Formats: sequence, structure tokens, C-alpha cells
Amino acid sequence: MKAGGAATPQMMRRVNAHAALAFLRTTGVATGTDLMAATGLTRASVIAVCEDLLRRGWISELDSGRETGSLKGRPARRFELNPRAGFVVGIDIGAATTTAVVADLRGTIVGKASRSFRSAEIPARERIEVVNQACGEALAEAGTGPAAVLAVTAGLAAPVDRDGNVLLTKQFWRKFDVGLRTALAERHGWRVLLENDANLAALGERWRGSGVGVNDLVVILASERMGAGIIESGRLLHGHSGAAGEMGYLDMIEGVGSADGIAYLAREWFARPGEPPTVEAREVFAAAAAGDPAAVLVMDRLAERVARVIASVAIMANPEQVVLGGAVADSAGVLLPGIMERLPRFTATVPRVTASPLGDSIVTVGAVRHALDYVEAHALDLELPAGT
Amino acid sequence: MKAGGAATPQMMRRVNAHAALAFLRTTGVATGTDLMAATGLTRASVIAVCEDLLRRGWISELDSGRETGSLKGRPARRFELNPRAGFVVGIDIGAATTTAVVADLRGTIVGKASRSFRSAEIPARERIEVVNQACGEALAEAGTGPAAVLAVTAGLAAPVDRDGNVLLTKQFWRKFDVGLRTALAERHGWRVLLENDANLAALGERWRGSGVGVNDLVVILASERMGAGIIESGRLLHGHSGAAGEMGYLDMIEGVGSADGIAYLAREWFARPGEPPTVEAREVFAAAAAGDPAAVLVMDRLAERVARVIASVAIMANPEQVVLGGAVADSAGVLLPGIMERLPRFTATVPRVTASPLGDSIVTVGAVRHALDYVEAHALDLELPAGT
DNA sequence: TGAGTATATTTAGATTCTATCTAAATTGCT
DNA sequence: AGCAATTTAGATAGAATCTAAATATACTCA
Repeated sequence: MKAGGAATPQMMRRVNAHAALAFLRTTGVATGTDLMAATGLTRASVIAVCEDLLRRGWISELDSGRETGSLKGRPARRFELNPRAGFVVGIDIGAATTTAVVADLRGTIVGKASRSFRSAEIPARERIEVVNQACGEALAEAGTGPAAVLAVTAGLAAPVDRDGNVLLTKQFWRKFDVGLRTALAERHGWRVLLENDANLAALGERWRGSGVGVNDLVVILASERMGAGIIESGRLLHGHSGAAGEMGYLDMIEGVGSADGIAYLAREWFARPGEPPTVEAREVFAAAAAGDPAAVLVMDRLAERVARVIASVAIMANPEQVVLGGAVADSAGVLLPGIMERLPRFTATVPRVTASPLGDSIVTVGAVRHALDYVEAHALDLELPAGT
Repeated sequence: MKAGGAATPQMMRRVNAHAALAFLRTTGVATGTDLMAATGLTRASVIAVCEDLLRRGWISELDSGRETGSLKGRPARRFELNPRAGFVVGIDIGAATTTAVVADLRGTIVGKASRSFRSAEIPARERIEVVNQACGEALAEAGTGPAAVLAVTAGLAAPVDRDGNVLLTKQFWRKFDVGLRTALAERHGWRVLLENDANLAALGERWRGSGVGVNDLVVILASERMGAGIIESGRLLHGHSGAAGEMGYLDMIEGVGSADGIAYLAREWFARPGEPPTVEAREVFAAAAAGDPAAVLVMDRLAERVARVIASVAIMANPEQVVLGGAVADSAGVLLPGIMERLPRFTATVPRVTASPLGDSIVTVGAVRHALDYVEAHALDLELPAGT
């Protein structure tokens, strides 16, 4: 039996450096005294940690103009995260398009680029090439290059386990996964982390969405496909093979015959009998908002369906809040009343339900947060690129 | 923003002592070299940790008779957990009865006592008295007294949050919760931890049941009531208010009209139309095993129901294994084939499904594990009773 | 008896924390 | 201008913990 343990003095410093960096990221500028309060360490320790981070280039010290705090006493040294000491890349890889964003160490998006795939069936090699181009373009917009990238997180619509391995899914994604990782690692020396897109959406909402600071949060990403990202006690749930919250099959439980997502169903249901469902989901949402009876009926069926999904996750994970992201977020204004009305019939623990404000960037924002988490936790192990 | 952090040297020692204790609990006797391998520490550190634990009475050193390992070289010092240095109490508090068990530091049950409540409606004060009597009797059987108790865990059929608070439930349990805690604390000076009974069942199965060593494990405790204990990545899921896995309302999702449990349904379904359902669940299980057609039909409906519940939790939490505990475990031989046949239709991630071997002690075993976890994590903070 | 071996113990050193004292820089009052 | 008060910085000493390396110990086997 391996006990994992083995705490070393170096671990302490890593933990404390992580705490200091995380604090500096959120506050911008902080004095030693601020950091003492935030970390619980003594002044000497705080200064030692800061000197360490200064020496390695992670933070810088401002001229001691006294901007904040009290006006008495010796002016405090003010430390600041060096935002452009390095960058992270967040990638959303969908079936039809991919988006890469570049963010600095404070999480500010400084570059963004999207590309469409020639078709949904292109080989992995070509797909990787397109993703790589998007990264290059985003980096160019950010005014930096591959050498400044400290970590990359890519979101996929497939189960990804805790170690970033893609399992349990089409051979296609499995090839793609390894291919992407090795291609970017070999070409640029990047550390590439993979994660499920709904999981990243959850991280995004908790960071900059409608679930800021909520430690038991579920994000339901529902567009062409449906998946839940579940955060419990501040940690992402993966499950044994990374499929936690993957609801491709949930329809079977509910007796609905299709494994497709919300937008698809809206189209399908709204189509005139006999005609092919060509109408766009957005149009259905708009028609419902305008009062079209057929569209209203469709929205009611959607609300029922989403309410059942929320209830199911509420029973199993008991989140404080559920955020709807993806295509449903567009129609949340119409859907939410119908959802909230039904929820008490399905579950005793009704969560707060909101719509995502992040729109299309829900996955990339989460990918940035994920990559930054990695970077902050490994700050003292990572070598910053020279000359910043 | 509070960063929680603040690692101190003392924390290192606590972590390492915990690792050493956990290893000693599982292996029985260990040498310094064994502990070096288990913890990754150097010999000097291992010995220092052991000296610390020796001085405080947690472990003892055996005469260096060379029993194990190689026969060459200087004989190793052999350390052993001092099993009777202290005890923990695990309590299962049901509606009709309560059971208390006493375990030593290795988890061996050394005392056990059950009591029935006069009725299900007795006031909290009386209920607490009965629980206290059961504890006293179990301690007497263990040949020890209240002063030797290091921690107590009690399992309730109610949501309990991470901090051991009972929320979201009948006023009755809330009174009972606080009452039990303060009564036992004041009377004996005990540290009382509360936890949901299904959660404890999960800990029990992972420790000494059919899910040993499984880090993504779900236990479905189904008797008069249904609840799931969910372990993800080795940690219990609680959710925002401790209701994660509480399935009192799941029937609504599935369109079944009753919130009652498996045993109740079996009785109900098996009853002749017009007659009151007086037959015992166990009799239905037996009749089905004997081939009675009506009973077989009931078991088939049960299998369908349980399969849907397993699928629901499999989709949300993606466990490696699901263990059936409580009354269903008795009939697992009959139920399992029907469950396994249905599962692939309900979920893409079919877990291994087994029946609990722990029987009635599923909750108390888990309660002991829970209390021992607390004790081991706080070994260096707890004062052992003198004279052991 | 001596070689070999595995372990224990000791010693020195590194890292990191805390605690405490003194010095510095600034404001505000007289 | 000078002084007190205030707040922070920096320096020093001390404690806890780890590692690493050298030395001592106790046993087996030939």
C-alpha cells in the first residue's frame, strides 16, 4: 500500500508561492501586509516568497508611490504580478470550428483566432494543423510567440480522464488527442493539457461567469450535444474514465428517442409535419419570444426536458447553482420560468438556475483558467522565457 | 480573498505521521525500511516520525525477534500500531433501531450493541438516551470506558453537509443532531462527527466490502428508503447542503408515484389486488428465487427500477463500480442479471455492479472508518488516554 | 573469527517557518 | 524644524523539519 505522503520543505514554499500568486492575480497590486492577511504567513515569510518570485520574474515591484492603504507609516513595498511574464493558450475544439485564445498571467485575453474545419470528416493530422494555425494567429495578435507559452489547455467534446487521457470514445478522438499533444509539444515545446469542454465551461463560469465563487456548481452545456461540468467542493468531477456528466444517453432514461442536443430538438419539434427540419434553433427561440404558439409549445417541451436534466444532476451532485450554457443560454429568458416551475416536482433540492453570460467563449475562458491553474501551481518549477 | 494556504513545518510532520499510521494500520507490523518505501521519506525522517508516535503512545516497538524479511544484516526495529491505545465508536441510527460498535485503532470491532426505540415518534431527548445506552453497552463489551474514545461517528438517514450539520430536513433531525452532539460531548467529552448513512456505507464498502481500493465508487443503500453514497477520486461527495445522492425524489423523474424504497415496493407490488401489502420483502425475494411467477415479475420491475437509478448515477458520477447495499443486497442474485441486461440501454458507461457483503453492518463499518480517518489525521493533536 | 549485510544512529547542512528586535520612512502635530 | 506616532522593512536568532553522508551496530554465514 502506497501512502502517497512525503511532505518536504520545498512543498511548503510551492504551496505558499501558489497562494501568493493567486492572490496577486485577483487583486492586481498587493503589499506585504496584504499578503500576510491573505496567506496567514508572517511578514518575513511573505517577503521571502516575494523575493523568490521576483528573482524568477513572476512578479515585479512598483515604485513606492503610496496609492493605496493608510497614509501613515513607512510606505509599503508593492508587488504586482508581471502580467506578460508568460502566456497561456486556451483552445475550444468543436466539430466544425476551433477557437484559440491567448491570455496573460492575469487572465486578460490578449489574442484570439477562430478557424473552420474544411469538413467534419477531415483526418486528425489536418485538424491538428488547423488548430495549430489558430494558435499561431492568436499569438501574433497577442504580440508574442510560442516561446512565451507556459501551458495550453484544449477542450474537447469527449470524455477526458483526470490525467488528460481521452478514453471511451470514437477512435477518431483518441488519435487526435495524442496527435495534438505530441504535435504541439514537439513543435513548440508546449505543455498541453486536455479537458472535457463541459468541464472547462464549469471552470469558466466559476471564474468569470454567473457562478463566481460558487464551490458547488454545475454547468450544463447544451447545444448540438449535452454535457454537464460538475464542480463539487471546488473540484472538477471526472469519474473513473472522465465521463462524469456526459449525457449523450440521458434521453434513454427519459424515454426520448434521440441522443441529440437541445438545438437539434428545437429544430426537429418546430418543423412542420412532413417537411424536413431546416429552421435554425435561434429562429425557434425568436418565434417563441414573439409569441408564436407552435414555438411556445416547443419551448415548453424543452423546458420540461432541461428541468429533468437539472433535477437529475441536482439529486446526484446537489449543487448550489446550475448555469445553462451553449445554445440554451440564448433562450434562457423564455425557458427559465418553465424550468423553475417544474423543478420542485422533480427534486427536493432545487438549485439556483441562471444563464451563462459568456456566450461562445464559455469554453475558451474555462480553458484559460485551467491552464492558469496549472501554471500557478507549478510557478517555481517552470522556467520563464527570458527577456520580459 | 482568503487563500487558505499557509503551510508550516508542523503540517509536514502531521502529514507524514498520518501516512505512517495509515500504513501501520493496514500492514500490522512494519520496519523502518518498510515505512521508507511507503512514504518516500529517508530513514532519519521515518525514525523521527516513529519516535514521535512512540512517545505519544500511538505505536509500540516489538522485541527485535527477526520474523520477517531477510535474515542478513542488523535486525530492523519493528513498529506496530498500538491497537488499544484508544477506540472509536461507530453508530448507525435508524428509524426503529440503533447500533453502536466500538473498534480499536486497527479497526477491529471489539464491542457491539443494538437497541430498539420504543416507537418511531419518541422525542429527541429519549432517542439520544437510547443511543447513549447502546454506546455504553458496546464499550462495556469492549472492556473499556468513555475516556478511551477518541472519536465518534454517527450515521443518519438525512442529508449532512461537509461540516457535519444536518440541513434541509425535518425539524426533528435537526434537533436530534445538535442534541446528540452536545449530549455526548458534554457527558463524555467525545468528539462527535455526523454523516449521512449512505455515505458511510460507501466508506465501509471501500474499506472492507466489495469495493476495496476502488476510488470511484458508488454505494446504493436501498431498503425502506433509497440513497447513494458517492466516492469520486477517493473523496465523498456532499454537495452544497449534503444532499448529494439523496434519492427520495428520484421516483418523480421516473414517473413512479411513491417516494418509498425498494423493500416497500416489493411488498406493494407483490400484494394481491385489494389486499393490504402485508408480506415481507424477504418473502418476495425468496418466492422469486423459488420461481413463483408473480414474485419473478416483481423482481423484474425492481431490476428495471434499480437499473435506472444506477444508470442515472453512472451518467453523473461515472463510477468504476456500484455496490448494492441494504435490503436489495439480499436479492442481488436474482436482481443482478436483470440489471446488467438493462444497463447498456441506459448508459454508455456501464459500471461493475456487485452486492454488498457487509449486510446490516454496512453503516457501522463505514462509521468506524470515518472516525478512524479523523483520528489518524489528527493523531499528533489528540491526547491519548493515559495508561495503555 | 572475519566478511558481508542490512539497519540504526549520528552529524552536518539546507530549507522554511516563527518571533522579536531595530531601523527606516512617512504623516501629522506642535 | 522637531518630535511623536505609525507602519513597514530588514536583520537576527531559534525551532521544526527535511536530506545526505558518514559511522556504528548487530546479526548471518562461511
